[in-house]
Amino acid sequence: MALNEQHRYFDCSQCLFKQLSCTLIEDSEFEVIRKTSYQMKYQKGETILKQGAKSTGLLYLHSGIVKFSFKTEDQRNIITTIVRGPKLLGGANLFFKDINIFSIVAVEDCDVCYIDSNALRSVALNNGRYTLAMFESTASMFQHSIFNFISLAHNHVNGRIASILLYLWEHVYEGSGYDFIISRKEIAEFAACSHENVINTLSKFKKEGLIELNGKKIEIVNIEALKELSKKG
Amino acid sequence: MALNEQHRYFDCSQCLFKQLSCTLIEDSEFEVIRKTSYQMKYQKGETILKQGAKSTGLLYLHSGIVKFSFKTEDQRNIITTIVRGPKLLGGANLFFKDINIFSIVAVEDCDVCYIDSNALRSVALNNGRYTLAMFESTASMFQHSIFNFISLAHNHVNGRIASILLYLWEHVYEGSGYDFIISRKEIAEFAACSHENVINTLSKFKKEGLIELNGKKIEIVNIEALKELSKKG
DNA sequence: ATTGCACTATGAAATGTTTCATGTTTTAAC
DNA sequence: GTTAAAACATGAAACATTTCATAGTGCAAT
Repeated sequence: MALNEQHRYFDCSQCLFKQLSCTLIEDSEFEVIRKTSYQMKYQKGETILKQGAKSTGLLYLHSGIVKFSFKTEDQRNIITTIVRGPKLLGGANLFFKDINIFSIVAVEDCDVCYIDSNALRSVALNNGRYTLAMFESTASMFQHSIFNFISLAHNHVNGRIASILLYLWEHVYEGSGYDFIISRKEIAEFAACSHENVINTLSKFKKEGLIELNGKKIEIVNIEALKELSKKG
Repeated sequence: MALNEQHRYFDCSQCLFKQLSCTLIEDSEFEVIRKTSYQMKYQKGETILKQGAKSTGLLYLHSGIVKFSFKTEDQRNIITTIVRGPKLLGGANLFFKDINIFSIVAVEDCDVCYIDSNALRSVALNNGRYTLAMFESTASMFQHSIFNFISLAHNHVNGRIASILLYLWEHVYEGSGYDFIISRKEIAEFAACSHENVINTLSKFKKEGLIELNGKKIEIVNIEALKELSKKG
């Protein structure tokens, strides 16, 4: 048994990435990818991939929540997006590039699988349909990011924070089993404003009955009003 | 001769897209794509693709300059990027989607070629290498956009306008044969600020010796100082 | 229990940005 | 040439945001 066949935390036959892949490629082709992959577990706060480090492949996030984090030259932290598994990470932001342009940090405990890009590439070269499917999945993530950034760039803080609360609730926390808990500092790094402004804005939203703050947990009370805010700026 | 074989403004044998494609696919395969394509000329100011309209393919911009423009629900115009030919447009922002999410408007006179996505797709399905090459090209455009948006979302107006001037100069106007002429209103829609703020900022940059304004033409005087500004915000 | 640390919170001052009012210049059309 | 429309420009007032100072809270390590 090869070294990388050891220490499998989770069962590859149940993997969604395998199931998705194998509607487009043969099981034998997927085996090429699986053999070179290896599994890891990360705890809340741990860095899974580091910005600037050499990238040898891409990442399948089985479960958990991660943030994409970017550090500017003057040491400011910027969160570009937050996603929850199961999801294939890489694609347009990391795929086929030598250097990671973002760090990926666990926001909740994560199960991940590292996929060697050479193995994936060798399969993709022989299968246009598979490559096309990954292309389309990447294009869809790209569109999502674009609209996220348009909201950030062209709205005021109220609208930006409303957008982020909605995004996090609808696409990350709702139905995930995790409580909707995220620090003001992280919202600030996501929304491109000071953490004081986040605190003020959340307090204001609470006074206006848009959200409820229970301990560290955020609850959306009036989702329609938040949507209005996120549109109008 | 088929209808779409008529009215060829420019010679397909000289087309860069063909030359690039044919290093990866057979000339006969490219002929499938060429046969379904048709050429158009657009003048400054004309809309080439309209946001919300049905998308039947993608666009090869032979020459000229275009802006990607997005209209929000409350009728604000936002420019997401400005590019010059030759460049394949579509990819992650339009490719394989039914509806155009942006308008594409000619900023200078343009020669374009409409490429039918079904034809391209049929070739791509049989050729993983070709699909992969387009994937990589799209991923690269995506990265560029992301950094553009990070600058917009996380910097102040000085830094944003400095970034935009640098981007436009280095990637669009420099060596293009076009004068670096763009209205304050367009910079404002690109930089996500009021046109008054653009006017003030450009005047300030001029006073500080960063740029020179000759008639409508913008000249970069101190590119290093602009780069500092774009980094520090 | 105490200490240190990170997060939350608030108000005031300083700064940055938009909006509004107004006027000038440029451009295109007749 | 005259005129109308668009773009450019400027200053002041209104508004939004950050920065700074200060302090309470919860949590983990000792």
